[in-house]
Amino acid sequence: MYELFFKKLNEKVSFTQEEQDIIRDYLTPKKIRKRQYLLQEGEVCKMIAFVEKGALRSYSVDEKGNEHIIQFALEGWTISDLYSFLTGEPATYNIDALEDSELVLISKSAQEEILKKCPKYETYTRLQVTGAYLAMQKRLTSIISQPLEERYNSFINLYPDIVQRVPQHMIASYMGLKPETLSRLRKKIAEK
Amino acid sequence: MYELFFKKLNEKVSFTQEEQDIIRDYLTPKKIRKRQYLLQEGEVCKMIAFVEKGALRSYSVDEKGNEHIIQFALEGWTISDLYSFLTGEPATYNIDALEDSELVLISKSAQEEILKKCPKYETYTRLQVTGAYLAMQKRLTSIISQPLEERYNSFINLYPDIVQRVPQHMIASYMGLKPETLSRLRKKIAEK
DNA sequence: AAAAAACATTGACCGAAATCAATTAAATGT
DNA sequence: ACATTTAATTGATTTCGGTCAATGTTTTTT
Repeated sequence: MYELFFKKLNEKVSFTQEEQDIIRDYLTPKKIRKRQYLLQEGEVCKMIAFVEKGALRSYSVDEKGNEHIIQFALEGWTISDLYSFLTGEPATYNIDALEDSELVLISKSAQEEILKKCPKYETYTRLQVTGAYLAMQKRLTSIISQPLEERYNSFINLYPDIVQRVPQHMIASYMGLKPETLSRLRKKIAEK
Repeated sequence: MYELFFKKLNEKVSFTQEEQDIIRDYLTPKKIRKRQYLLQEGEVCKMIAFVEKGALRSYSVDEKGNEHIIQFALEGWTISDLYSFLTGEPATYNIDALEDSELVLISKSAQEEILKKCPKYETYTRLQVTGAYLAMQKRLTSIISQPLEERYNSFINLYPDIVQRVPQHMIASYMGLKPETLSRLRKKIAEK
């Protein structure tokens, strides 16, 4: 169990078998069905979720009821409302499953215990956020500096698996576009 | 020397005087004049810069020669091309000074030495990126979900000091707008 | 203090994305 | 297999931000 979790963990920082067994004790498995919420806006985010299998998204909903996708998470990715998790404030994002999924959950107390017994784990969490930060910076740079068509091409190159598995209107939302606009963009690209 | 640096450091994780003295040994002060580059696209980013005094920005330049501001850094903030710093790849961003500034520089080897002699420093760096990640996520969410006027209002509330000290066309660039558009937006808001 | 450079504003016009609406296609549940 | 919901496409129109150009203003340099 937790194969992918430990694989990804060891890719960043290598842990001994003993350390891994300690960590394993604090992990909680969870299966979640398509369309089911893992977190709803207003709740406090108690868990960080690692995706062993399946696909989830986080998104915010504005006053007009429009959804804005913040992040997708496929196998090997981690998803949460980190601000809520760290501060205990109510979450501003929703998280739900796009497919039936299998998760590995880590609560805050679990994380604290792991850190106590296995300080090396902090390096992992540091590298984890650093990676997330760099990925997001790239996305932001792309939004403010690239023309739409290039942005979409970069996206499909970077995340071909997401394009395969996620409905198009959600990709539009992730890119800050209306579904109609993405549909027309795709048509334009296809005609070339 | 380095007052603000140590103040900010201790706000995140508290260090003993001895630890601070160890860290201090690895820091390099640098003064930089307005308009001077700290980093140019194509160079490898060798240093992380903490701003003791002054103001800097990082930005990319697209094929058409348009500048896109990625980040501002006033007193107490840190600025670098983190991807280049970590990987040794050529930088994709430029960094220059918006005012005469005083910096505290940390090279990669300095950081590694600090971490060896003072493992607690890792917690500081972890909290540092975490904060940067959360700030950027907020910015991204705002870009994809808020109407322009709200976005500008949030910006001036969050960073009133930047509005005071930075030319308007750079704020426009940071928001992904043309200077003319921001000028008109401000007029519209003022007329209310 | 004068000259030059950088910055901000304003106007007229254009183009890209949003909106509104209708239709077709695909996925899901029973 | 059929009915229902969800998703994608297409068209007509509007809105918002970009472009181009001119003018005024402030800041910097000499």
